[in-house]
Parts: sequence; structure tokens; C-alpha cells
Amino acid sequence: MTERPRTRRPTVYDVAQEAGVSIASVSFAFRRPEQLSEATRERVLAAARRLGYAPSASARGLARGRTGILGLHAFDLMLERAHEPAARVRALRDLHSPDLEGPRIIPWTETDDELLADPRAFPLYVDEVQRGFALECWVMGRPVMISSGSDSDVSVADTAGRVDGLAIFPSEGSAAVLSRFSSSIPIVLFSATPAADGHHRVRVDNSQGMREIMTHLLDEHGVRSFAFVGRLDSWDGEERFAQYRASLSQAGIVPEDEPVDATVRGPDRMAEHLHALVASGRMPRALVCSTDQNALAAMDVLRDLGLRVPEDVIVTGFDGILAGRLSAPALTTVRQPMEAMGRAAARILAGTAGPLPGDGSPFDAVFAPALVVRASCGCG
Amino acid sequence: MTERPRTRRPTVYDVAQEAGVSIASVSFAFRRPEQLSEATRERVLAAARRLGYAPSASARGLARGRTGILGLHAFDLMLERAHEPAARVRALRDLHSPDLEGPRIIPWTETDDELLADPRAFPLYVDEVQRGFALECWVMGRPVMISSGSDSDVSVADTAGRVDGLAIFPSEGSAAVLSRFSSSIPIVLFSATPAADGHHRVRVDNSQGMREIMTHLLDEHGVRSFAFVGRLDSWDGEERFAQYRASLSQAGIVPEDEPVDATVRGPDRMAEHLHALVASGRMPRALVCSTDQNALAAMDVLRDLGLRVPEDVIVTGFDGILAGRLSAPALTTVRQPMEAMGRAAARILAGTAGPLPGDGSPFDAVFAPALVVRASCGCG
DNA sequence: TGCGCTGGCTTAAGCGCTTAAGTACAGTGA
DNA sequence: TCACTGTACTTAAGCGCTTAAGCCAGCGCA
Repeated sequence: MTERPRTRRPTVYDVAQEAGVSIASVSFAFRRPEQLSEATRERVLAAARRLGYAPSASARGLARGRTGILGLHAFDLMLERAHEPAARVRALRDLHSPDLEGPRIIPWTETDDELLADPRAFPLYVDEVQRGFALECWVMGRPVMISSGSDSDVSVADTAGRVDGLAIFPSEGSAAVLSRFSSSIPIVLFSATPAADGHHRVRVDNSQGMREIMTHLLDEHGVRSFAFVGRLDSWDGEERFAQYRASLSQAGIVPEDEPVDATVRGPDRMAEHLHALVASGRMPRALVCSTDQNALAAMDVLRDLGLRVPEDVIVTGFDGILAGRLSAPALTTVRQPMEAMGRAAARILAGTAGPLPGDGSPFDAVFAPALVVRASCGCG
Repeated sequence: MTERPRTRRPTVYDVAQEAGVSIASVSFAFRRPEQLSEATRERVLAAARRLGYAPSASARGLARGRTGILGLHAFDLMLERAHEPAARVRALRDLHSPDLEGPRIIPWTETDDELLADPRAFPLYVDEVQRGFALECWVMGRPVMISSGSDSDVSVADTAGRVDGLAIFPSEGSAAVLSRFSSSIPIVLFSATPAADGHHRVRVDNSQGMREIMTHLLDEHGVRSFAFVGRLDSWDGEERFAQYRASLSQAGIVPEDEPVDATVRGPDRMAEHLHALVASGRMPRALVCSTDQNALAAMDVLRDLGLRVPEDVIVTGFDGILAGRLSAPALTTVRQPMEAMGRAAARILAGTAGPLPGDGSPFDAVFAPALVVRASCGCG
């Protein structure tokens, strides 16, 4: 805590005394102005201003039973981007106070340089969805709480206890933890296995997206050899891989059973795998990646291998993050309407998303994505 | 509110009854595990899990006197970007519930297209600072509240009542409103007139940044005719303009007294002004803009006027937002270490920013910016 | 046997609001 | 004149936690 002496926060009691009224009148001055005579109201508000009174949201929340806040929780997603590049990890660990003292100017650092050089860390998928969520909440005049943590009971419960509604980027198996809370507050999952767990869902039509990519590669580019890069640790990943295989089968091509493993943390299996493909002379014509981040990483590996994109290998992504526009070559991908999805989640939580589906089941909002053709497939 | 029947949130009382202990033991099970025998603790936690108990943050905050949340408030900054392009305004107004019902797929919209086409709306300066703030809070394990509203007493007080510390992008004159609250919670301003108002400050060295730009234009490019584009409605704008004039004077050039007015909302004075300059044959060799957003807007106007950047007119920005990398030509600018600034603000609020400056005055963290030379000045 | 001590639990008093119910009083109609 | 109404305000009972203080075995020790 800052050492500067802080006076106790003024309360309704202080304001009431200052204005010579009861605490109820103070409350009414803010919440039910029409119940007071103008004179009294003004007297109270003036007293409040004089004292620097800020109503305690905790007390209000307790009394009313609702906090008014909508929450967006990411399961340690920050971690994922903090994990690379290395300098950022250093910066995160290195949290002993930097010199903020005195009039000295804080110098530009190596970390700042990396952020400038590598916009790949921001904004990611989560950030754009989050922006939509915040934007909608702003329109509705509601504050937003952003939190991030593990998917342990405690972490989720803590967040759940702070908000009137919670939108979540689920991790594996978090739906189970969450279902405990969905009876007391509404919960929106951004993508997750379909299940009757009472949660609302906001997701993208993975099949349509992948189908469009595959059709483009098969029909426009006549590609006949493929590999899928990604992880099957999420429902999105599974759906995309499933449609990838379906499209191949339909084209009379026998798809592989396992994707090239693209782990974000830990050992770089993707690089190993791609090296192996080159070594054995079985590098396919196109790498269809499960996400843009995977695709960008794959392009890095290909560059290291001396392979050109798209001349030697075509690469496609999924999501449509900004970094895909900045890469060389720019990434052919499928874009999700991330902002719209974030906004939909906020509306569902606020209860302004229209009537529930007739049968009383939760919302299941599926958004159509759009194919974005750029240079990494050989177009443009 | 969602119509689905919701059961009352379970409380300590419910858990206590379920576990056969007192409510104090329930509290201890979460907050002071070492005070209970392992058997009791487990019994309580199991009961809590069974009931889906999430401790009420309101009650906790009320009892402890602190919410644990750090806040970031932007004075209707969302508005600024929501104001253009036009379709986005439409989308915002048009908030009657879209069809989220049934299994229908929500189609891709024109608005989604615009967001894809124009990354100029995101991420802006605020977003990158916000990201730093959120990142640091995540590291410290603290939730973040993002709010946005007017700078009226009520709006600010409402936000102030929800958090233990508040970082703010100040609007004109908001420091006055804020100073009422700085005696009860710490407040950080991102840039503002220097004043002894008790607020902490996190800002960039505008003079150094502008000096580097001017030196580059004067010495490397031999530019001798200039105009400044921007508004003087913020301390940042004033400092930048002041250094611009100082650099010109030092080079023996007489600077103009008033900048080209670059209003974001309202009538497009900048376009008018630039048109006038062309009409009168007095378009200078370089337009030095107060922000990247101004610079990008200026480049649009120049394009409409049939002028090429940088061949006919050199344009420079300030801030270093991502959109400046994506413009054609890419923007020469000065980059602020936005993420670092956001993180510093969070640390100051959390009290982990080291000891206060010796004399007990608030922090005044001034960050060094970095010149980023790209194509819009004729380099590269 | 009586004593103090300690670990493990409970009791109970707030924290600062909201709001249903109650009071006081001026005005109204019969 | 008095009951009646409506307006303007106050009283007081929570809301669900935290935590200081209290209680009560059960223990070691003289």
C-alpha cells in the first residue's frame, strides 16, 4: 500500500451528519432523487461533494444482492503470451520495483523494443473478444471485471463471487467446475463441447470456416497433399480437424489421423515434426493450421528450414488476428467476428439478448466466420 | 435478467449448516486454513463444493474495507473510436437484440468486414496501456475493473467506490473531480498538467520524443517548412507543440502559432485546413502530427488531395500504435512504451512500486520514448 | 488434584449500504 | 372540526462476510 496517509473513506453516515439528514436520505439522494425535495437533495449532494464521498460498491452490492459488474475470465491465457519471447518472461519475473523514484526518466528497454518489433503478442483472439465485451458493457453503462487465473475451484469461485454474470474462455474440463455456479449466476462459454450443462455458449461455426479453407485450397489451388497443424485439446481444435478430414475424404484424399502437434508451451514438437517431414521428403504442399498463432509459428519454422511460403509450402490459419496481416507473406485465414462475439456474450449476461430459446435452454450463439484470402496460399 | 430460474446464491450460513460448523469456521477454511484441523477444513471445503458456494466479494469487501480490485477508467474514450467509421455507430445504436435464439447461425455482417478492413480502431494507445495494466495485475493476482464514463462526479465516484486504486486517462479538468478521492484511494493519471494535486503520474517524455522527430526531419531530410497537426486540449498535445516550436526556433525557422486543428469528433477541420493550404499553395514539406491517429487521418486527406506521402508531403506521428505499421506508407513516429506504462501504473496502485519519493510526494514516472523511422518521412 | 496453556472452535459485533415500514405534518374535503 | 391523503423524511432490519474475543476440552506439570 502506498505509505501516504489516507483518511478513512467517508460513508453515508458522514454525509448524513454533514448535511443534517438521515442516512436514508443520503441513499435516496443518489438512488431515488425523486423521493426527496430538491432542496434536501442538493444539500446532500453538496455535502457528498465536499467530503469526497464515493458510495461503497461493496456495501451496495451486499445490500442489493448484486454487484452490477459483468466479468470476463481467462484461464491463465495471459501466461500463454507471456511465455514468448523470452525477454518478456524475464521482465515478468523481474518484478522487484524498477526505479520509479525521483524525477529520473525511465529508459526505453529491450522489452519495449520487442513489443514494437513483434506485434504477434497483441492483440490476440482473446483481446479482440474482450474488446467487444467491454464495448458492449460500456454501451450498457456497466463496469467490467477482467480476471485471469487457474481453473481451480477457488479461483473461479472468487471471480464468480464478484460479478453478476461471467463470460469465460474455458480450459479443458473447466465446464465441470463452472456448472456449480451456473445455478446462481449466468455463465457464457466461448466455445466448448456441446453439453447440457446450463451454460450459455458463444462460438464460431468451425465447420463452415474449415470447409471454406479446404474448398479454396482444393479447388482454386489444386492442392492434393496436406497436413494439419494444431492441438486437439479444445473443442474448436477438434471440430476444425474433423472438418479438415471430412473435406479431404470427400475429395478422395486419405487424411492423416493425427495432426502435427503445435504445443504453445513446452518443447517445440511442431518444429521437430516439420523437420522430420522435410528429412523424409514428405513435406506436403499445404499446412492447414488450427489457429493463426500456429500458422505464424509454422511459417517461422519453414523459414528456418529454407522453405518459401507459398512457393514451396502453402500455409493457412484460423481466427483472423491482426498479426496475420503483418506477417510476410500475409496469412490466408478464416476470420471470426470476435468483437461481435464478445458483445453477444455481454448482452446475454446482461439479459438484453432477447428472450431465451423457447424451451428454456441456454443460448447457443453460433457465428459465421469469413474466409480471408491473402498471400500465404499463393493468392494475391 | 435471464429468465431461467436461479436459486439463491449459497452463503456461509448454508455451507456452515451443511458442514455442521459455525460460519466462522467456513470463513477460516478459506482465509486461514491453518487455524482449522485438517478434518474440519476438508469437511467445509467439500460442503462448499457441493453447494457451489462462491464467497460474496461484496460482503468480503465490506467486512475488510477493501475490494482487492484495481481499476482503470477511461473517460468515454470508447466513444472516440465508436465514432468512426459510421457503420460502427449504427451497430452501436442498433442494439435491439439480434437473433440469438434457436440454432440459427448468426451471419457475418458489414460491421465485421469493416473491423477486418480497418485495424485503425484497435488497438489504440489506450488499449496497449490497458493491456500492460491488466498484465501486471494478473502477475500480482489481482482482478481488474475496466470502466468508462463521463468525468462527472457521480460517474467517477461510482468507479472510485469499487476499487482500491484507480488509474485514469484524464480528460480536461478531471483532475479537479479526482482530487476529492485521492485522499481515500491512490490515483494514477496517465499524463496531465503537472500540479500538486496528490495524484501519481505516469507519462512519456514528450519533449524528448518531439525533439528526436524534429532533429530527424531537420538534419536527415533537410526539411525547412513545417506544419503541426493536432489539438492543444491535453497536456501531451501542448508539450509536443511547445517542443515542436522550440526545435523550429532553434533551427532559425519561425513556427506558426496555432496548429492545424485535428478534432476527432465533429466537423473535419483538419481536412478544411489542409485543403486551404493546398489551395493557397502553402502546403509545407512536412506535417508533424500530435498523434498517430491524427497522422493517419492526415494521410487520408492528403491522398484525397492527390498528394503523395512522402514524395510531396512528409508525415510523422506520435505514440507508435500498431495501425502506423499497417498504413501505406508506414508511419514514422515516436513510440511510447505503453505496456510498461500500464504496468507501472498497476504497481504504483498496488503499492509495489518501491518506496515513495523521499519527500512523500506522489510518483511522477516519466518514460523515455523511442524514435521509429519508417517510410512516411522518406526513409526506408 | 489443581493449574495454566494451547489448539480448535464458536459467539457476536460490526462493515456501509438499501429499503420496507413507520412517523410527522401540511393540505383537503365533508 | 376531524378523518383522510399525500409528501418528505426517518427508523431499523437486514445483506454475507471478517475477526477480536471468548469458551472449552485435553494436556503437561507441580
